Amino acid sequence: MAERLGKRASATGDLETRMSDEHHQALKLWLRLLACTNMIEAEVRGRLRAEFDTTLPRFDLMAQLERHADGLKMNELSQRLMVTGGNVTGITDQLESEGLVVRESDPADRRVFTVKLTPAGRRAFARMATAHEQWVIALFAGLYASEKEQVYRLLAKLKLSLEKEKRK
Amino acid sequence: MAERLGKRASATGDLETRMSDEHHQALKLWLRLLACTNMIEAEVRGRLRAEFDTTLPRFDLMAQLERHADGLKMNELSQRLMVTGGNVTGITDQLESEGLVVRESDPADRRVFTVKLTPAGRRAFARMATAHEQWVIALFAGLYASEKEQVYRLLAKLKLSLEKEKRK
DNA sequence: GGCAACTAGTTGACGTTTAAACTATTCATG
DNA sequence: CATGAATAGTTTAAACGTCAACTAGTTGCC
Repeated sequence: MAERLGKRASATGDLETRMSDEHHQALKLWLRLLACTNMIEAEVRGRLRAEFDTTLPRFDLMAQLERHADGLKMNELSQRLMVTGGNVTGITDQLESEGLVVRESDPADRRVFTVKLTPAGRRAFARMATAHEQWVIALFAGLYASEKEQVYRLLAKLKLSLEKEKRK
Repeated sequence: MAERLGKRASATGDLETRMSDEHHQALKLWLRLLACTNMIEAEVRGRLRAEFDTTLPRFDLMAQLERHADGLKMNELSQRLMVTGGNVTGITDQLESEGLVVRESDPADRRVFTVKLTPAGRRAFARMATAHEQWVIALFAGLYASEKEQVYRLLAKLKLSLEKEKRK
């Protein structure tokens, strides 16, 4: 809101023109961001299905657990995956029934479950993760390392400002 | 996972080290891209529901039609929105039943429908679009215009390379 | 201790999205 | 001009995801 002066006031643009320019700019950026994300996501989703007969949400859940060997509470999974608790329950049910994760009950607080990868889950994830990493590398291979670094840095700033905005 | 070296590969790193660094870099970038997109999408989705009692896919479909006054085929909508054909069928059904769009059959090819906004649809979209633009501007206000421009440019390159990759 | 407020997780109803099968039509090539 | 391949669109089943109601357990506070 009140996006007044951008960087380049540019001697020539009058106020209205520059404003609608800036507006257009944010919109265009948003659409492009969305397009890139969707294309990559579709690609990853398709390959996960084709090569490992699994889905992105299941992969994401297991990825979180891999990163936290001591397990995560349903609660924490829900936050990290940015989905609702009910959704986590469902995906965890599936993975548990396939023996890839376990719910461990916490003696100190009987409401919570800590979800962990089983050895089989860890093995299954390891196989997928290496392939997944290669896909992502390939998908971003069109950018130089310095460019990836740049986008990464700028998106960090964007993410921070989004988080700050939401906390308000 | 072999996530070995963290930040500084530097000129001195040997090949494997640098490679795993690059890997890490692409993965991190992908996760951040996804996080930003999801945050913005959630925000826009929530406001569309709260203020206009509609959904993002419906808005997106109408936005495409607004941009193409002579209508779009189901096919084209599906590609532009990057969703499956079946999905477009469903969304179009809804909008049509609410009188916001129409399917016009093509005399030259009886398989084809051309979808267009109705006048009511155009009016409804116009109201939403102005609000939507303001939201997006606000959400990206944490970046300077020059930064938005930079991300935009880099994502253009990424998108091109993704498209080229897919065509192979 | 007992009761209200809160927290963790599950459930069920519902809508969305995907992938794959299906229908109808058109195209291409012998 | 006939038939096999391709294309446009719809339908269907299953996975995903949200939301709100619910159960069970914990905490605070008088």
